[in-house]
Amino acid sequence: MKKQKKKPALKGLGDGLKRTPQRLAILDFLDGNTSHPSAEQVYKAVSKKYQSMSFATVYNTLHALTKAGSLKELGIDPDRRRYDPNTATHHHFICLKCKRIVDVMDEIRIALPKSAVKECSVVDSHVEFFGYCAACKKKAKS
Amino acid sequence: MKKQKKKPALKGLGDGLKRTPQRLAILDFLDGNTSHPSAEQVYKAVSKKYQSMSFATVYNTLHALTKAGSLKELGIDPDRRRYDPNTATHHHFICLKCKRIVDVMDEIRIALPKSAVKECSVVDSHVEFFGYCAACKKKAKS
DNA sequence: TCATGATTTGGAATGATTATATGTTAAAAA
DNA sequence: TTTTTAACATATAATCATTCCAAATCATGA
Repeated sequence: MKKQKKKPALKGLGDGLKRTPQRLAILDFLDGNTSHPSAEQVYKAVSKKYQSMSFATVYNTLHALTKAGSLKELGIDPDRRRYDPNTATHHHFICLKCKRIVDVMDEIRIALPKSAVKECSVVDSHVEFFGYCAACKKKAKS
Repeated sequence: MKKQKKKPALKGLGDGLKRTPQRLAILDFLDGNTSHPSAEQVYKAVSKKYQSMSFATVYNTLHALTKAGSLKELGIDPDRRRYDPNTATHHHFICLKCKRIVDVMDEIRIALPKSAVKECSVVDSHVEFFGYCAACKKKAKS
């Protein structure tokens, strides 16, 4: 029998998406991945197994999975989109120096403000913490 | 006498930045502006007064002001950077349809989680609310 | 007023992402 | 299994935001 990795399950390809080897490879790389990779990082990692992998396929798949609700696009890093297979509401810490993104799974009770948002329907919320990670704090002894 | 607009003051150009007409025009457009404009929107608006205005100058100035602490770059919209002259900690509502960004000035008490962030120093935090604004909700009667 | 370094400018360069055209293939039907 | 075909993968071109660059201009202090 196959050894099962302990990963927080990824929903997989939803709807009527075909299970192509490329998609399965991307899915496998993403499943349980907490590094919030960019499209390029996905491409690099998956290319090792599928040397024919195209950048376009990465984007296509990333979009398909996002639309299917199996993936979340993060806008945290203004330089490039990052992807998170953890679609449950959670939050992030971003190191201002190394740009590392760390999950903050703690449940944060946000008192929905009534102000400007009163006419709007809030679907989701996301807290970003900015600061310096342990590694970068250490190096900053200047 | 000149009519004074009630704008939350913008810090202005800090440090040793030269006060050029371009910068002053950008500063004037930004001062009290709550629309979270992109570089292009700044360019378009300010170009009307200074037809010689260059896109590079907009970016230069935006960066200079950001470094000087008179401006905040928002990463909310993955498609383009938005700028906010309100540098006080506050939060935002983003309409998933029209991409409008609305200030949420309510003070939100965030219980700093101890978890993953325990080794890190948190400098700032920012709450993003996602949903549909009043206008887009109305149109969505399909 | 002058000198000088900062700034502006237009255009080229870069990098991420999207679009397109063409060959392939997974999956359903026969 | 073979056929059929819409969905998919791929390479490449195109686009868009942003950055870079070199030359011309300007703000400010001496």
